[in-house]
Amino acid sequence: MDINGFRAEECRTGINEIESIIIHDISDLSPYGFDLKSTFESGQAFRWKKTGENRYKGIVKGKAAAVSIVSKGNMLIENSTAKDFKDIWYDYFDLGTDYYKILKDSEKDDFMRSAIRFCGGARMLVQDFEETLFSYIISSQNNIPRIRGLVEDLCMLHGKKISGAEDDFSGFSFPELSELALNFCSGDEDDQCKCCSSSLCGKQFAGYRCPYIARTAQMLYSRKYVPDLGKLSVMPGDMARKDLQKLPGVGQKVADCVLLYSGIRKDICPIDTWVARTIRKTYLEDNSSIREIRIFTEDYFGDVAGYAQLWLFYYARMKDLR
DNA sequence: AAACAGGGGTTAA
DNA sequence: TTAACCCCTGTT
Repeated sequence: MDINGFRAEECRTGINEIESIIIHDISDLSPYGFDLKSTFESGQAFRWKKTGENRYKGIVKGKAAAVSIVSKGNMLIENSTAKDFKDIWYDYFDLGTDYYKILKDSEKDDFMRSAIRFCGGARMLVQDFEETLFSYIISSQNNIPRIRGLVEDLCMLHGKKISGAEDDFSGFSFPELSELALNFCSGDEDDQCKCCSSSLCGKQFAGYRCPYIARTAQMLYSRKYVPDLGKLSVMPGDMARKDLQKLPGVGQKVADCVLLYSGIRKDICPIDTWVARTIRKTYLEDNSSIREIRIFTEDYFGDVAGYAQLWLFYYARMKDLR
């Protein structure tokens, strides 16, 4: 069958004959193929777990699935139907985007050519706005393993249990906004936790970020702040960033990550310590300010600044370029 | 073993 | 521009 231009084939996998789908020739999307490791371990998403050679399990939009690259560059998505591919995975994996041009536009110098040679197969995931927002509020002053743990804890505490066709595909969805707005224990108040008795709750959970999570959820849920994703995607980058920064716990860097990783725009380059260090060393001066770095990256990489950041960051981090 | 540093950051002064 | 913030982890 054909789905959005992809040759697809439904099948059954595992001893439990789970409904799955194979997408053919997924590697032809880009000269660097579709690399799962750099896609899922580059720090853009926090809920994918490696379960084998070239196989990752994750939960997206309440759907638990396993993704792997099988023979000849085909992609297998276990526990997903053709409809799931069309409704969820096609957009999530940015499959409508032509990476040939983006990669070419990003190969501006020797450094970027090296980065792309290393991880040009990483795709920019298009993630849920709220999940991205809360995940990156949690991310501040934390390393990736810890962010992953905290996001998972948040899902276990406040998400819905997914009882998949099989235990292999069960877990917890990312929490609803209402749940976070009404029942999330911020650790702010003196009284005991109202939502659960877990030791993961309140102060034991994400520390000073807890009140940020609670207050941001409440601002969104009460519609005191209503993000207009369409407008954010077309207004000048500085304005979009400033707008999201109205939410507690959302500063410049978190705002940029949300804009980029939830697919609102691709011309934004979040500047974390790794990107800052790398840009200073490669293109600017040791004492260049964050502001100077941001102006440089957005000017130098232009419309593809977000993709350039994805590849540059993962390359710098894996090669430990300091 | 107990102290210490620092983490992909935000906020308030 | 600078320090405090909550908690965890890895290091002396």
